[in-house]
Amino acid sequence: MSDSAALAEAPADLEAVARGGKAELRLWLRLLSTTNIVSAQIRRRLREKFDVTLPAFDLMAQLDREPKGLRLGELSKRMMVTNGNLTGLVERLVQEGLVLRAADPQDRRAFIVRLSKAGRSKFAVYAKENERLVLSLFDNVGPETIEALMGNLAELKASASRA
Amino acid sequence: MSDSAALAEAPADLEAVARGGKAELRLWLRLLSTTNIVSAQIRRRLREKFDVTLPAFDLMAQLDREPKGLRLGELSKRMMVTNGNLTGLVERLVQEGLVLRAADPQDRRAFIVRLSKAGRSKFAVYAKENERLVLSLFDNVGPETIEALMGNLAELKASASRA
DNA sequence: CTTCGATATTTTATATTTCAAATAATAAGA
DNA sequence: TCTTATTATTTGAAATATAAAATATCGAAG
Repeated sequence: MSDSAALAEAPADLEAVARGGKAELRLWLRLLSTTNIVSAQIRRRLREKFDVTLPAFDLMAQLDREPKGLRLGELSKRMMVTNGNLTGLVERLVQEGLVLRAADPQDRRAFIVRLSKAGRSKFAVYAKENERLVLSLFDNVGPETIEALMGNLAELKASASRA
Repeated sequence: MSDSAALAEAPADLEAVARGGKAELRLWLRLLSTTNIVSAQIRRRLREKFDVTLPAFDLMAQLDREPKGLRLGELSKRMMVTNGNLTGLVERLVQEGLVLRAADPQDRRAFIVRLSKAGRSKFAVYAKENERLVLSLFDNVGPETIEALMGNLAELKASASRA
């Protein structure tokens, strides 16, 4: 049996850890397991269909919204990954011709990365599939629930960001 | 500047990607960014205070609830990581004396891992700090919001698990 | 009892990740 | 100008991750 098959069947029992714990702990574990389930499926699908990894997709999504490109530091902030992380990822995408990397004329320390033409058109395909998948994963969730989650997660996010 | 400092200051702008997109997409990005913010802080705190990584903490949390131990396959399902992933992690924890690994008498293919005495008492300390941190991160969130999130996330999780 | 498919884990290859330290360039002040 | 602190990125080491292939054992069908 392949590992991916095992993962697909995972019962997502993660949150069971704190069955008797405080409400906040249980909420955190539910949040985590929910996110894990969704992201695992998205990752798997993008890889199967397009042989694209999730970090690569995420990077391209950021650049897609910034036609003029982003500095690496700004990119790492938006992706919420550490800076050193991007070096290799960008390198690989440059090799594949999906991303362009150029020195910042304003600041010789900095580099600006942006999507190439090929990168932009490939991303459009990836994004379409990603949207399809998210819609199908959230299919059984009503609009009121989505609305409520948007608001409540905003509150939670704000609280966690303050701390 | 260290990378961790940069990460701590990240504006969590991840979800801005789909500003004009469908509600489901925006929800997914908000869910992801919220989870990222919380887990980054927990990881950082556990590392700073106890020099423990998040996967190690997670593994110990699973074993803490199962005094008789778990087979590796069951453990990988609960942690939602691939099977091969655990080999090295368990090995390291065994080296540190926090986890015991023994052959399953019922099935010579299988191994059972459980917390050692030292592992159990260390985990108790970690868990306490983890709880403190989660409570502080969720401090500005009211009980009604938490209650609503529990229910709505359950719905979302169920939907994503079905697919 | 033997074969054969299923299961449990490890191994291998590659990618990603954090953290810390190094490198390089900017900026600001004495 | 000459530090000195800050900022932008890279590098390097160790850990974690997936996926696929390999190994070993189990269990059931003949």
